[in-house]
Amino acid sequence: MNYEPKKIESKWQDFWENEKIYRFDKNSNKEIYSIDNPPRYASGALHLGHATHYTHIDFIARYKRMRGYNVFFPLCFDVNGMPIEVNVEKTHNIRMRDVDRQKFIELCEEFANSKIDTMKLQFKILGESMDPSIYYQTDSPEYRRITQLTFLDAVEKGMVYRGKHPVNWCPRCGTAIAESEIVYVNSKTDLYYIRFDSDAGDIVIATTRPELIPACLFIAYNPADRRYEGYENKRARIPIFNREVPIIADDLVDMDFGTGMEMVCSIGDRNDLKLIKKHNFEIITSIDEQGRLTDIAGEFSGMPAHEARKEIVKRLRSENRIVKVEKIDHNVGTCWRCGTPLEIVNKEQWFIRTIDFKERILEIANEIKWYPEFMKKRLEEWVKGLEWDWVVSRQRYFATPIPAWICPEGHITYASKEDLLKRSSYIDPTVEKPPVEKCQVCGKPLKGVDEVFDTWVDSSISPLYNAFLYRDEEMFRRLYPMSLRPQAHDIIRTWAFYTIIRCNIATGEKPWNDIFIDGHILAENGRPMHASWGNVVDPLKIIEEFGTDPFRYFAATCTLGEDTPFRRRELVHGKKLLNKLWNVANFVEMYVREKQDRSPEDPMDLWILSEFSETLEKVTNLMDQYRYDRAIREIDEFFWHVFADHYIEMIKYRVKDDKGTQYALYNVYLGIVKMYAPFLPHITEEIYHRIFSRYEKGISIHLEKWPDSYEKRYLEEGRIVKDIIASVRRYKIERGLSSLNSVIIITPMAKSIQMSGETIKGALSIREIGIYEIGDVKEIIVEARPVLQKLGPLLRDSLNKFLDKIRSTPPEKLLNGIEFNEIYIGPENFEFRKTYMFEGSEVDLINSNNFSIIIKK
RNA sequence: GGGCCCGUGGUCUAGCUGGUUAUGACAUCGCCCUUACACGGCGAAGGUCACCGGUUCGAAUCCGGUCGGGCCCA
Repeated sequence: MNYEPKKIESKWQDFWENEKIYRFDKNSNKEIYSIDNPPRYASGALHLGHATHYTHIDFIARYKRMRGYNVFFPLCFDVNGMPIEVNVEKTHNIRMRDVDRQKFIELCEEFANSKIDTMKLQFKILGESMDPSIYYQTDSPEYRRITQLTFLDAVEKGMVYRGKHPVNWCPRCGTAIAESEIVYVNSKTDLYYIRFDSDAGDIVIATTRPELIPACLFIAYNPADRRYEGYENKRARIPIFNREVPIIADDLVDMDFGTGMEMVCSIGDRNDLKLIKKHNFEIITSIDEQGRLTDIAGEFSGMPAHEARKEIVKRLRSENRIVKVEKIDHNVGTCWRCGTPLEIVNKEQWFIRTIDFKERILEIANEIKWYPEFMKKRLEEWVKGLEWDWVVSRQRYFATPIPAWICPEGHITYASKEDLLKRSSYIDPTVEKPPVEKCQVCGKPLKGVDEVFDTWVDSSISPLYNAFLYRDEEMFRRLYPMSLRPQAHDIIRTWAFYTIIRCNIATGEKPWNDIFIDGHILAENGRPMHASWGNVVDPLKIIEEFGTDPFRYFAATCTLGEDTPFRRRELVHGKKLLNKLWNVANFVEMYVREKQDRSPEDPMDLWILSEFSETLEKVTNLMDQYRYDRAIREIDEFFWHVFADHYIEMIKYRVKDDKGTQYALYNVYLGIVKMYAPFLPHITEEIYHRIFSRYEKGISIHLEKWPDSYEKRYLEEGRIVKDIIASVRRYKIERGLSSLNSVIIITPMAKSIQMSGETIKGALSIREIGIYEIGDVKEIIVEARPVLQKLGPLLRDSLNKFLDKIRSTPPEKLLNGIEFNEIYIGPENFEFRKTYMFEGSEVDLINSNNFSIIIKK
């Protein structure tokens, strides 16, 4: 009988929803386990990475619930920022800046909200146990209010300031563009070799941006570059503009590019910016917001950059300054909205101080437990390398407004924290009045700031929001710091980092006890998934084909922190596992007609309870370390290859009448189903209701307690009996025998497994069995295996010679030890393998480390 | 360029606080429809653990380098 996931999964998904199974209980005294769940971005499209990552988090949520925690696992969505704006522009065929600000914001909200129902349904289909009673979305008035309040905390602590900072700027859209929002386009461009005069003679620099010559701050080369020895601290003159600039040596300069001499402008690219900050130059604004050259360009000022380039090149040619021009491949950053090449423009921006707090951030990082540990390093290296403060302002519409007003002199008036505390909604200074009538510094009129926060300013307060900061002080004390932040490794430098900063400002404490960092899910060919590569896997199609539990099985095989290619075969294997689970349920159902409280007496029943306990302890331990991949492997191994393949086979002959065996069968199988429940919530719920719920009196397996372990008795002995049965079964199968007449087992453990003789007989259909310690058999030493762990330290570099020597020594001679190089090597340095011959007559013999089996023919 | 990670039979993968013949899955081949399961059971074949060097009596495992792949870089 085959198990069909699709037939039952939606039934249980509806059941969980209707019965409100997954709820955080605000009034409970149980210990809280809180998850700072990543709010799903409200773009609508679910990709395989989302599906897998949320499933990983769900494993932990379900596991912790069963461990008795009051689990806080909110259903939540991230609804801010550019992708939604872009979608709205596309959908409505409009441009953000051509539409009324408030109207545009409404369209964005509409768009996002239209996606959220779909995304809730997707979570349901994935079987995620997120809690809708603690639902939030990051664009809600309440959430944005907390964003602003915590920003005002930073203001109070003097951590906010305004200053100039270069931003990637789209001259056409008139907006700053985040790094992640840049589309790089490969193209050919001209590389100009331009001759400069200098104190050290002529130098030739190579640049793709000759129009930036008027903004040249200095010339730089790599100190390792032999060609330019003696150039350091000399001065060069800029052609046309005739300004003198210094020549500086710095190892940031790429020796292999152009002539190895670089013109550092304000601002050509990111590397220029680093050099400028490092050598303390003032940034000159050379290109304005419309993409035109500024006054510093003299007669070229006011020209759009590309036009100015032509003119300046023309002039340089006429002055005989162009040495050569070559075509090179070039990555041009373009606006992903309109495709216009971006400029780097110096703009007034809002900052939160971070550079001054590096030490504290590293301290907090150390107070948090990282899974896997090495991921902490990424944050540390990032923090150490920070060179400027966090730029928190964006020139857009759909995000949380910066709660401030500004006068023509640039004096800032912030929103009143007291007022904001009394409200339930955020402040929009573009439509609301400031708390004072005019600027308190200069008396001039105030204008609402129309810039908004970078989305990370919203995202970075999720632990504060979840813990009810400024909403419920008592809940905050109970919920903060949160137990776990789960996230992927691509946003360690953003989400994890900024959250640590914001939470430190607001609370002075770490945001979470644990952080787990997930890897990426790659396409089946091991490459990242990209629509343009045609290797994108749609998780909903996978689920349609295989079912949710098989998909979750795949998710469970991913190691935390490692990138994992999608593996269809894990779904196939998952489905087989479900089938096995299902068929064992059929078997158990046949023999379990009541809950037995009679403890078992048969050694093999004690053995399976012990094996179960061993597995349970390992699994519990692994789950506590977020190693769900190894946990499920342990469960698989025990369930399939110990419980099903061996235990069930060996009890078949007697389970019908043995109450103790029924007890073990019932409890171990229930324990297995429970251990699988976090991973495979649907089939385990189905089995629970089919077999166990009437005895256990529970509503859902997901509200059941994680199993307890049993006293470990007969573990080693049971393993030997299991191995004996497996060996003889193999023997029978290989020879096609259905029963055996007489089997004699010789083992040093004879006394302790004596009681299992009936089990061995019954499981193997043997008529007569004898179990002896030595008995009437002749002992022959067939092998003496050197124990290298012991011999290595004893013999050191003469070990190999010794091994050569004993290879030709009869093994029984080693029983009393041996002399080698004047050292006595005792028998404890060997493992002796023995075999037995029975009464001189010909018998089949199965040998193992712990036993020999004589099978009379 | 910097930081971090990965590279194991045909494919994917476990092991990586060093210890004799390296785990499992899928695929291949053989046997078996043994009263839960042929989406099952038993067995076989298949690997110089990317490459080079070092430490060590001994390295897939530790160290250095090379090559290849990935992610992140405000």
